[in-house]
Amino acid sequence: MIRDYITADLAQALANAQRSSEIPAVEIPPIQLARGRVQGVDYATSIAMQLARTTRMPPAKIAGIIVKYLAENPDYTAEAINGYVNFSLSASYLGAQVEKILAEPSEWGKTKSGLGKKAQVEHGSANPTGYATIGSGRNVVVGDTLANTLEACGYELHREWYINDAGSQVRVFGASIFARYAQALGRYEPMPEKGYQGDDVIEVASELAKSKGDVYLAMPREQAVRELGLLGIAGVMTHIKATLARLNIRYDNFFSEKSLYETGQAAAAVELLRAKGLIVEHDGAQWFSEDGSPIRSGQARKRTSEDYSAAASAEQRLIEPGAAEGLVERDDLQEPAEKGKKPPIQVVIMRSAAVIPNPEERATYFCSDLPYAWNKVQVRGFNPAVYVWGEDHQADVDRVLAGARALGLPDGAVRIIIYRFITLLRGGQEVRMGKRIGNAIWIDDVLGDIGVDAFRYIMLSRSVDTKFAFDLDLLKEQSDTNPVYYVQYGHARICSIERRVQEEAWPVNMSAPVAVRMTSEFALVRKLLELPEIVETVAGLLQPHHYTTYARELAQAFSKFYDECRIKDSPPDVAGSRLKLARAARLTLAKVLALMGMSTPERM
RNA sequence: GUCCCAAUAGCUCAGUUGGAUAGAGCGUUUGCUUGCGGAGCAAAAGGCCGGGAGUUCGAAUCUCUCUUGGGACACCA
Repeated sequence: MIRDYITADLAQALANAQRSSEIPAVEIPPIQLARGRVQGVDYATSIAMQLARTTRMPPAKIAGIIVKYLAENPDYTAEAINGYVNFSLSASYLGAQVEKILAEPSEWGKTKSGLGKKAQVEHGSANPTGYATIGSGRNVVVGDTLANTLEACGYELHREWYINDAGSQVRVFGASIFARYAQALGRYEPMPEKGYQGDDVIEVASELAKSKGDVYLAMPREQAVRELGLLGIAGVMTHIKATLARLNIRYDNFFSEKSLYETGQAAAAVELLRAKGLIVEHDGAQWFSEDGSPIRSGQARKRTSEDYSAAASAEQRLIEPGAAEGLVERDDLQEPAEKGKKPPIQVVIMRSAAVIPNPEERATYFCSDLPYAWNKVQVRGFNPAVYVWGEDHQADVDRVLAGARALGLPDGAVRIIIYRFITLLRGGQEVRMGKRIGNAIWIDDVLGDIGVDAFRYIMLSRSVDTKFAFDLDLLKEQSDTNPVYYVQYGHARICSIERRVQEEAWPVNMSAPVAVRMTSEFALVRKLLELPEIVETVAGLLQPHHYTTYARELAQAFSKFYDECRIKDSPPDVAGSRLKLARAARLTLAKVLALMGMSTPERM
């Protein structure tokens, strides 16, 4: 990498300057070479400013000395400005890089940071109790893009969806399916309390009624609910997979939560922790306690959201005089943690029989999270195992990380990213979605109005840390004005040029070297060469929105080049150089679109 | 109460290891076409980077604090 060897040259120059006493023999901090922020500058270092204090010399003078001691190099020029040492890559170096892209197009954009390592991205992973909602759209698009990214970094990559098919919600779902199934066959069955009211459940149940007939009405009800529940999950997953396929998302595996219990992995993980003394009993329930300390009182108590908010406002106190006192009491219950010290993580893994009679439903989600993390990292060797979670799981992050530590998994092997939920707007009003109450909006509902590429672009275009509004009334408009088309347009334009070169036999000398001359050519090449750095940035931060910014900037750099540097009617050598540059731009546009999971149209 | 996230141009948002004149899209105003695809290019206007303090040669970025908005904190799923 050019960056590494410029850094090495810098260190050498500094050492030489110190040897000849032009710079005092002070300790040199690690040299950081940043991307240039000024036009025409590829890299810059502020080392001279950092040395100003210890050397008692003005930064500009130090920078000047450094430049003097840098050996001549055909690949770059160095210049001291404002105390910075700026490096500009030479036209010959930039041209050679373009040739390199064209020589091995399939390698372009790949990096080596993950070579020889296995990684997993687990995303999607919603309860299999309904079709894929818009909300999960952000999850799968972000997850899929991160998976593409780690793959580009050289990881052997595995894409997984975790099916929460254990626990009591599955029974409620089964009962809902059963009721709808019976209704479809003309027999009235009431929906269970807190049942799933959505049309999707009706649809899946009717299909089952059609394909299976009335056999489940004849068998004992418990059995029918259980079996129909499993069939219902399968039906929902089939539908979800079809939606994912529309979004160009594929998985290597759908992992069953239930299987963790059937294979004994759940019990094994708990036993491992028990042997370490981290499983503690409290009020008949089993808890994981990070440091084995007894369970703090107050936690086991059922609380409502009002209990947490100290702001029992003045009005509220007037209406409910008891509220204020209640708060005081509850605050007492919560044992104060030592100041400046986080309390140890303590979380229920197995509910008490007194509270949940059914033994199959006593394990909590967290109880599955432990063996699942173990399975990913220790059994299957994924490092990192990336989890993509919605913000409703933010409290689980510390727990799972604590569990991973307790299980002895290597630091950093479990990486969890939390994305903020999107807000849905209809008629300017926020739409609250819920699968249970049956007003969810499915991804399939909007893909007709908004193309897959535009949908993915919207889901990717903002940092996962920010929530954003998805206006259901403006879908068409959001699609039409979507920046993805600008990016794709650049790609299609280049394809068009290449077609015409062929078909109309323009005089183009493709063996002429890439000669970078014009401002827009320099800018375009520099932008192209950023691709591997962007890939590494996305992989490191697990923030895929950087692609959308980069893709637009790249397309813009191409447009300016297109405007300034004509290929048609240029001398054959110039035309050849420019056509090669355009082709490298096409490959780079295609690569970044592919990373984002979008199509690369040759005509629009 | 504790924790997480956000606050940057009229609107929607970028701003990776602290660095040079804080950027883009949309919107507004104005130019560019007998040019390889005008879904384009060029330009203008528009900013106490929520407030305050601190660290630093240097802060939108780091620390503390306050304000505002969203979310999480169950033997729910």
